[in-house]
Amino acid sequence: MKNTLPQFYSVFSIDCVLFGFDGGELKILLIERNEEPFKDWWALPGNLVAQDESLDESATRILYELTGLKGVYMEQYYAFGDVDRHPQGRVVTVAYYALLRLSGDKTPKPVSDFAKNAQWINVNDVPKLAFDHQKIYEKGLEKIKRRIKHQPIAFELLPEKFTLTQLQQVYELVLGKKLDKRNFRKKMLNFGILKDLDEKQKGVSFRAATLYKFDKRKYTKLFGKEISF
Amino acid sequence: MKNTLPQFYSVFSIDCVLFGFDGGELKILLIERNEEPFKDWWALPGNLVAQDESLDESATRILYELTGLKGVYMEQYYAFGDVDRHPQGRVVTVAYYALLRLSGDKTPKPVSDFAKNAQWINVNDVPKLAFDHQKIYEKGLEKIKRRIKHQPIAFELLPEKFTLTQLQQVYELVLGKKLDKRNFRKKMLNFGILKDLDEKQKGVSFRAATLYKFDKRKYTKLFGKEISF
DNA sequence: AATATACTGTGTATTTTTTACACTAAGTAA
DNA sequence: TTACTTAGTGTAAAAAATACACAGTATATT
Repeated sequence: MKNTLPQFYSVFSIDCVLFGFDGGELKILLIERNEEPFKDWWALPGNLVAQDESLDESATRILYELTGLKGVYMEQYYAFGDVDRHPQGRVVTVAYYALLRLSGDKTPKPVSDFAKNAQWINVNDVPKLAFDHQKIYEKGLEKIKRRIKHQPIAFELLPEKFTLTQLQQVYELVLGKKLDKRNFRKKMLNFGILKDLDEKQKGVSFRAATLYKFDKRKYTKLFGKEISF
Repeated sequence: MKNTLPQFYSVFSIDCVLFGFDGGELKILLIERNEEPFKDWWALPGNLVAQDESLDESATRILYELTGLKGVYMEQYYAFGDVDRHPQGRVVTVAYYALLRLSGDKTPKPVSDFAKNAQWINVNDVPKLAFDHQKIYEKGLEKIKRRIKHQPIAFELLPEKFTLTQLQQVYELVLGKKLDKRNFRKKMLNFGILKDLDEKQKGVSFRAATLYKFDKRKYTKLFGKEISF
């Protein structure tokens, strides 16, 4: 019964838009390709899906190979399948976005063969990208813009302990607009999903802010699902 | 340069969740398979993607072959790629939902080879499905539940001219809950995206209701994008 | 012609949510 | 001690969401 399906030359790949927040900036991880096609171009990190791994597994592996990180929040968001999107054959790619805290040193040293360079680049400075990666990136950004309003994904971009100002920064950067400080705090605290840690920031010039933690338990309890941040 | 990618046995397919509304019920189109694997099981309509067509083109074609309809509203929503989801090999499937008015006679006579039967089945009576189609269907339903709140997809399920009661029915069926008549009408009319046609329903027992039309022009003008229906 | 039937269409008061807006408090650095 | 920088806080007005019930009207029936 195995292998009775028609066959033609086709493969699938995964491409990742890796968002990272590091105290002030929203960035994505780009690699500089070292191989044809699109040698020397910037591109989204990605790779082919292996025969024995699911899409999710593949995405997790690719991210690990690139950053050395596990347990990163990832979400599939769209499949791109234009016939000529890859010059070497038919490649349907499934796009994932990942959200990641760039606390301090954790800036990943990428280790991929076909990349000669990898950098965290501000979302406002993204250069021209290889293949249809421009489109893939834009759709990814769009997705998290929507999703951040209804699901608690902002916390994935922050360290475990964070200040309200940092949380607000994440929202402002993702949504691309300024928010009112008092209204933002009122709303966030009213949800009751932030745990006040009775603890202050350390090692900071000027007045230290209170640290909070996302209370996942309360979140899943209180709301089955639907919120509007 | 062509064909220098690694190759293993893999194909992609499209599966569609075709939603239809016919004056009172929300249904999906299911086919009864006439071939192994899963012979005699109910399944979502779907097929393999051809070598020279994009995912969107393929979805459009498959829908056309099945229903004879063109210009149907379709939207890709997720790729399913578990290793063993298909017993005959590695098949990654890209899922689309489609929304469709089932006005009167237009009930499609499906013409697929491997289907011995096709039926519109109420979303509440969906039987056990072949492959991982249960999961695909559920995710599709979830998607339109979310999307109907922010985008004007309800109108795709209705005839061009519809009554407010019909519109409300669509919302109630998709969301799976009753809505308040007065509040619903107030809200919908306030958006200003419904054109009062100064025309009444015909061929209906009892009092005829006013007919409305979705004003696409006003919709795209007034809101760049974000609404909450 | 009268009546029963079944659906259409409408308003208001209350509560909740959202918005707009500016200064004092606290801690650090010099 | 002072200058600097960020943290932290409240209120009033506007807008949106909710809860709620009955009279109007076209049709079908007798």
